[in-house]
Amino acid sequence: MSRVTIADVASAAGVSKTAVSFAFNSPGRLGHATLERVLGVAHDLGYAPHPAARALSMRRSGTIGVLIPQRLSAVFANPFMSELIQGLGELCEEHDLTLLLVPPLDGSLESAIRHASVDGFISLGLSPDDRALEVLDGIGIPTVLIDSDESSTHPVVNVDDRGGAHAAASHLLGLGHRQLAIVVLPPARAQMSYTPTATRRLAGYNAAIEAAGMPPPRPVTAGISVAAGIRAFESLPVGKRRPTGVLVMSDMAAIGVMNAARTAGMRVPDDLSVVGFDDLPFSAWTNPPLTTVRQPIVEKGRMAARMLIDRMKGKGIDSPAPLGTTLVVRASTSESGKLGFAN
Amino acid sequence: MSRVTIADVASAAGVSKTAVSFAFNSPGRLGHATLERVLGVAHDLGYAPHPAARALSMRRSGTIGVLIPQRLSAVFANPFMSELIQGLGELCEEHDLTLLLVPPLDGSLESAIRHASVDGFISLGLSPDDRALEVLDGIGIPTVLIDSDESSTHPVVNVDDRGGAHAAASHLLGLGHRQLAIVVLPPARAQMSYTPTATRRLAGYNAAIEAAGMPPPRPVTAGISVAAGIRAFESLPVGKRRPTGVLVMSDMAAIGVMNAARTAGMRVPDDLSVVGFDDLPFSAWTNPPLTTVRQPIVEKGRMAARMLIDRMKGKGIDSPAPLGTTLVVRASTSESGKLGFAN
DNA sequence: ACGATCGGATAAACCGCTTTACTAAAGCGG
DNA sequence: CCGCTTTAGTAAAGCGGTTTATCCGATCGT
Repeated sequence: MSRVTIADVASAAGVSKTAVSFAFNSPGRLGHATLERVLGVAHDLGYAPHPAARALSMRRSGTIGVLIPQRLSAVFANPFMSELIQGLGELCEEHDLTLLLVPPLDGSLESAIRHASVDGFISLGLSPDDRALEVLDGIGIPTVLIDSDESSTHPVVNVDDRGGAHAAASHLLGLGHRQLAIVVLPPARAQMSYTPTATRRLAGYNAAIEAAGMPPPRPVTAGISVAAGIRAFESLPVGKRRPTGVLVMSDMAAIGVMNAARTAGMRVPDDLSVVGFDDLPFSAWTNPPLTTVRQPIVEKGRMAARMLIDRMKGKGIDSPAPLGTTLVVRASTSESGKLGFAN
Repeated sequence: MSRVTIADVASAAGVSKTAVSFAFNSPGRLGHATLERVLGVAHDLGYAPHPAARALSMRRSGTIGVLIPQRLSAVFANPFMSELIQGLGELCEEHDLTLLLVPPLDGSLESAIRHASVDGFISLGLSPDDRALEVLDGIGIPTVLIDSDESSTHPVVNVDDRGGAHAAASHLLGLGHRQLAIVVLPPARAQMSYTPTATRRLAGYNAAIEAAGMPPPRPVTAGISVAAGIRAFESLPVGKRRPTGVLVMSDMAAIGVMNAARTAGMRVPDDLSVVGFDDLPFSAWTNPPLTTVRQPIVEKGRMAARMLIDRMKGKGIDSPAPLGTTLVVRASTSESGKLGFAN
């Protein structure tokens, strides 16, 4: 009934446990005949080395963990996560690693970290001075940060959020928009300030707006979902201060904004221009197709995995330069309407 | 430098390893004073039990594996996967479990299974007689099948694929379409036949078509991506046999079909009606909004996780009834055009 | 005052595998 | 035919926890 162990194979084949282990891990150290026999017996018995035992004695589990700051159901509602995993996945498959998703356990990310049997961690959106990272360092697990701030203790993989946001705002300003709104990402965990990513994007938006001689608007916060975008639209200023253009920090929310606007009787882009951030795969297929800032998410995942794997091999901690972002102009933005509030 | 172990804590606190272990796992068995002291020392030293060691001796890892038949990058390109993980995630968080993604290792799913340290598996789209499942049973890991065929050895979670497909086809037929095309899902792994899911959906389409007194069309195969949908459109019959309606087994491919059609100068739905399958979250926001068969993917994940957790607790293997599917009519389908190719 | 009971703590076995010596036999040059 | 290196295989010591069985001294009932 119980699982077949290395000892079972050993005695069935009339050899020592060592021989069986060698048969799998260093076949060269066994005579041809014995090798065949051991392998045969092992196969017949359906033997598979116990992964935990293996991990314990080899001090490596063949798994890397993805540290997820929120609930799985929230994070995977955002296609961003899918893209990222595609990137991580490529490298994992290349190096025969599996991917463990580690959300807060029982509310605590720290405790989740402690329970995870992994060779390294990829952390998403955590500030470099987050408590969770201290725990990680305490245990001594190599870690790479994605969407964080510069750190001297961990490699960080980022994109040029600020530049992208700046381009987005400049785009709207160039189209003559003077009344802008900003929809900002919520803090990753309750009672925290903006995520590093949100902070940088906000800075980019504001820099462009101020350079155009206008006061930066007070941002509205919205989660990363269509529904959140709808709510965000509803809390936008109305009347005199109604914006003609909205800068949204995620494509998901941008779709919500577009939809809510239409429901409210506005046309996109004629009455309201919307620009998102991410360029998710389906943003090209929305109605209208979304103007947005493209960030190379898959590449971000690849890069982070590559850095982590290097780090697990003992390499240093030099962060790569931020990956480029580019504005993708589609059909959700147009010149500020002459009929708009402006006149 | 090296990780701090239970022995370190024990000697630092002047107690036995047993006491330290008890402090964490059965606090009641320790005197109040010692408990406090041990916990204090453990915290100061930054001690965390080694997960692999723990898994080995407790015979449980606190992880469930998701068996992924293809490459991660391929599977996560489909939002279906995100939805499913949301469902699985809910239950995992409820039970303090983490989720391990297990794609084929080095090309072999079997070998990936052997290396994964998990308490149970959720298998996606694998036929009940797949070799991989034999390995699983050999090792004796509880497993739940999603999108498979009825099995007497494993619980299976399915939706009413056939019914949904039937409804989709009936919808088009009811709109007067007489020239239909079918875009079918590719086999999960090379050199295999259709997945159980594809087979059932095909049966549903065909049943409706035959009931209407028409010969079932020869299906075109397309992967689950917009690009694949575009290719599928291009291999549709032209001229006299050009379809006025297309039944697509995935929303992703359906979007590709719609787009390719428009590129080819056809209007959707006026010249071509398209109905998808899945009702992914963004299918409501495409241009035009997609008519599709809704399947409760998140619920599917929840259900599967629930069954697996039950099974890990030793419960039986009764599969639940297939979850319901419903046709969601949006704007990608309309009456068969009088102006279409037909005349 | 004495055996029974009990709370508090521990020694040692065990989980299943890897790996480092170490040994016995076989091959080899001289 | 003898010492010396290979070759083939093994015993045993980890890896870092959990858990069972046991021990010891203090309290309790009578």
